[in-house]
Amino acid sequence: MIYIVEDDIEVREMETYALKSSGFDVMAFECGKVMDEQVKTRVPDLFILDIMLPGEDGLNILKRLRVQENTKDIPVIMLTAKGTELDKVKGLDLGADDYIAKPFGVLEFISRVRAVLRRSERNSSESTEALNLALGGVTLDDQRRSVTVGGIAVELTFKEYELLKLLMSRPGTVFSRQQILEKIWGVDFDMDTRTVDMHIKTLRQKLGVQGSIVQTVRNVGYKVQ
Amino acid sequence: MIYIVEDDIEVREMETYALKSSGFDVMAFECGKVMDEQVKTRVPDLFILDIMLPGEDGLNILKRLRVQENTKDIPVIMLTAKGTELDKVKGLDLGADDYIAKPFGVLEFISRVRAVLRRSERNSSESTEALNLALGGVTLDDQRRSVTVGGIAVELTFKEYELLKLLMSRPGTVFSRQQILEKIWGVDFDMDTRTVDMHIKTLRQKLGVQGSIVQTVRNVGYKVQ
DNA sequence: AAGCGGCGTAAAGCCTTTGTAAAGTCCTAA
DNA sequence: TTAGGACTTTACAAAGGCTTTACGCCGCTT
Repeated sequence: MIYIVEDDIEVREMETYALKSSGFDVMAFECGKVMDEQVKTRVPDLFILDIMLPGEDGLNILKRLRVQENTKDIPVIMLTAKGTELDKVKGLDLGADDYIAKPFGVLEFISRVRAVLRRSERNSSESTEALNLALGGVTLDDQRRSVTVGGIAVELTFKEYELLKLLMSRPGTVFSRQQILEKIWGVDFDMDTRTVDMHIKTLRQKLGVQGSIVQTVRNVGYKVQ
Repeated sequence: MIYIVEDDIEVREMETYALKSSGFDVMAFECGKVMDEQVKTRVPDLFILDIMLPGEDGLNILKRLRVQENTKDIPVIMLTAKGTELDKVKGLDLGADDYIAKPFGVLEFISRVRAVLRRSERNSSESTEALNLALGGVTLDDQRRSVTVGGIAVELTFKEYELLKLLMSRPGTVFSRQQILEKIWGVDFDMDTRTVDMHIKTLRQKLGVQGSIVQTVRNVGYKVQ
């Protein structure tokens, strides 16, 4: 999934069309604010930011992305109409992964996107799972084994973490207590115990205001949504 | 160390001078063949290849570098006087990491080199050399193999050092005892031992007040943060 | 409305995991 | 060979999470 921020509607649609016809999933936004909302829900594989934007410019968006924990390692391509050297330098020094000067050809555009994604993949390849989940204000980074609520880190115990990861891996899907016991506790026999309930309770507690994303489905099990 | 292949002597010296005055080690070559000899002796951190060369062109050199085992993961920047889109596409699709069209400014040149090296470093963090890590009051200089706490040198044994280096190479990431045994002890079987715990203890001790950056993640392993 | 079963929650004991001291083993240098 | 250092194992203590028990609440069924 690629996120684009570009104010000019024609350019935006051209880029979207070009990438989609090359097989990429794309979402385009008019400004950084709108994109922020989407980032909370799902983190993309690549950002493409125009530098010249009304309101917050692309360099500033880049700066923010590099600070946030869940986006700081995601590649960014900067675009600009101003072919000035200074802009390039700024963007690259802030940690952009590539820089394309407008006007550019479609072929070059696609090619650069591919190059950046290939590099990004080449490197993160060793990271076994790279599971990165976000839902509402809750994010789960499986490599760091860290969970944040509204950007603030939350300390979870082993079982709590595994539980949240399981539920968040399929938002909306209900897991029975039996399934949860099998997946996390590794017991396949029928166990009459309140252990799962207990962990759901402490998990909700630690998630604070977002505790309500963990929902009870009476007579069935639990889900997050 | 950066290797440059460029036939125009003026451009070659300009590039060399620019990079050297920014603190990089540079070696410049007139053609790919001469460089090959040097590559056998020492592999650089980055290649900068001109596309238009007498004899073998830059794209072909790139192709060869990408095939060879010892150079295939080393970043490459392509340079060209021909600003045609097709050249860019070819270079990027062959796996170049960046592309700079001549004429370019010195600032942009340096900046792109830095950007490519930073990316390369960010990811291949676990391997190679020139590892220089700092966290809190703890610094680790891998070239000197020295560690300081609050500016004061600390003597670590081999295993202690490797352990700290591994953990610091990815702050926040949790390493299981099994992973640690594999990476540092080279054992890939399941070993029931408290050796890792023991070294964690002595490491914490030697780090003194900063010992608390080495954190236990119960049921999982250890991390630094 | 009452009964029943499912769920939430608090508290306490259990039990696994981790910290640590001390003794033992291995290797290297004198 | 011996002394010293690094590394490993053992054994026990400490810590912390996990599980159970117990009880109250709530919604559904009769």
